[in-house]
Amino acid sequence: MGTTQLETVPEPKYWHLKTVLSDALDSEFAVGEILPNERELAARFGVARATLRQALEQLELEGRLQRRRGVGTTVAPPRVGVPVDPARHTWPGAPGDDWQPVDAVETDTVPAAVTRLLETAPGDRVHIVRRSRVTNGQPVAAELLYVPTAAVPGCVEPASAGAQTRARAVLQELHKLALDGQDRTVELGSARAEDAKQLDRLPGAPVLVVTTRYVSAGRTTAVAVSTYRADTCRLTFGESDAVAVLAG
Amino acid sequence: MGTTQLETVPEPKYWHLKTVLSDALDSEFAVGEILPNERELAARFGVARATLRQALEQLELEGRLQRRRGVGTTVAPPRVGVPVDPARHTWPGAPGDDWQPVDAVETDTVPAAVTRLLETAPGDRVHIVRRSRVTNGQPVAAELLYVPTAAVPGCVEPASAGAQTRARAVLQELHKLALDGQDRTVELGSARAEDAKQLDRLPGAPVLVVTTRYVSAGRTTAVAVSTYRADTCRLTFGESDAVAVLAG
DNA sequence: CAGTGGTCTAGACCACTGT
DNA sequence: CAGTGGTCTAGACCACTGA
Repeated sequence: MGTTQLETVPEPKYWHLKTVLSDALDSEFAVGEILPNERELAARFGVARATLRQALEQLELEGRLQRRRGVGTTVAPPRVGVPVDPARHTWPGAPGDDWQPVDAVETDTVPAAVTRLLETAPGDRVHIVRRSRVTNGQPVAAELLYVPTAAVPGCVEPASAGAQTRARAVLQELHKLALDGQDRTVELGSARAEDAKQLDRLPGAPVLVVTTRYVSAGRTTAVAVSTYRADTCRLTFGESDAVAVLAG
Repeated sequence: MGTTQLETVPEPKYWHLKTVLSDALDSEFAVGEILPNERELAARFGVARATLRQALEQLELEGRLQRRRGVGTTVAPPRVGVPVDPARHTWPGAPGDDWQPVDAVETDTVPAAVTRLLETAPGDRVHIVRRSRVTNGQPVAAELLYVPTAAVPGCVEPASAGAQTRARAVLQELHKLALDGQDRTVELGSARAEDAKQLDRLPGAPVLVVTTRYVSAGRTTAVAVSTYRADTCRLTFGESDAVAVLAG
């Protein structure tokens, strides 16, 4: 019948908008530059602010934009390559890693997913070490490291000691054990309120959740749940460090 | 002065809603079960539909829900663990990997990011092999594998051959080379229209983008850009395969 | 065809930032 | 304080699915 239907699929406005904005970012804006505010952009493109925001959200998700309440929308720098898989397999807190211990608490309530990985009973006491990872002065990740108290019996730092001191004590006890190996999973999540604050983001911000299992003496001895800012980070794995140079 | 200001931070409605729904999913719903439709849920919680949708979007991002237009919202099964780092370092298409070659084309226009990794000149001809990864009958990833024509001079499959045949031919030529190593990056992205169709998602859906660099004879010989559904996949890395069993 | 989720509008108010 | 992005509303219409 030869129906001349060129556009069977009407492209959503926000999708088209995203493309237009993305091209504009490439050609007309420099990193760090401030975009016009949302109300003006929406007016300029002849759409409702909600629609404009849908496009901006996608661009932020892809790491092209950075939005801060009360400030404005800026063009984001290229994502930072963050090495996740050190060539040498070492315990967390070994010299050379760029994590900062923050504090440590001992508790008997841990997420079910962690209990499963640690193969502990639901009521067992566990140390939780909080750590923070900073690259180029920017916080890129927050971490909760779970270590069953039974695995580090030598760790008897009193609660009166400084928070950071207790954290270091747990790590030092860990280092006395032989590390057999480790494995990891990566998945998408949304930042818990606590992590969000540490990462300087709003709650619910998209994050890459890296779960690392440390195996010692044929047993899972520690589990680290690391929460990376998905907008600013590109996780790098593998033997070669040459890959870290591809920023540009 | 003792101002009794318990809630300095008014929790956004959608955030609270998400928590409530999340708990309900744990206790009152089985995997695969259909939730009430959005209009009814919004009415039941006394919020606008847009607000309710904001909560559902987050839950879908976290892999708790699955929404399909024209059908409804269902409770999603736990994420599938997808092994990304085979113990043996092998070329793509080696026996044992669960990727299906789809087709192959030869072109001289590739994304700038890929050109940079391959260290090719902007006009150099490159094979693009499209592959698809299926797990449990579900498409979980789409891939574009870039191989400079110069790297596989023996590959002279005519365009008249079947699409899949040409794809296999490129892979077979690759296998003749010695593989020195590989490295990867993982970052968050949004599905291009083409990938979205292959993954049975809408354009813009969140995806985990895995970029693999294959090194041969001290040179980057191939680059694979694999796009995994972020809602249903948990990427697994590392030596132990025991981690794949943690689904529950 | 009826019912679902997806897109879009035009407003309002709030929380936060910097000056 | 003015200006920004974040939240929320109450509607409307569209695209898709399955009976």
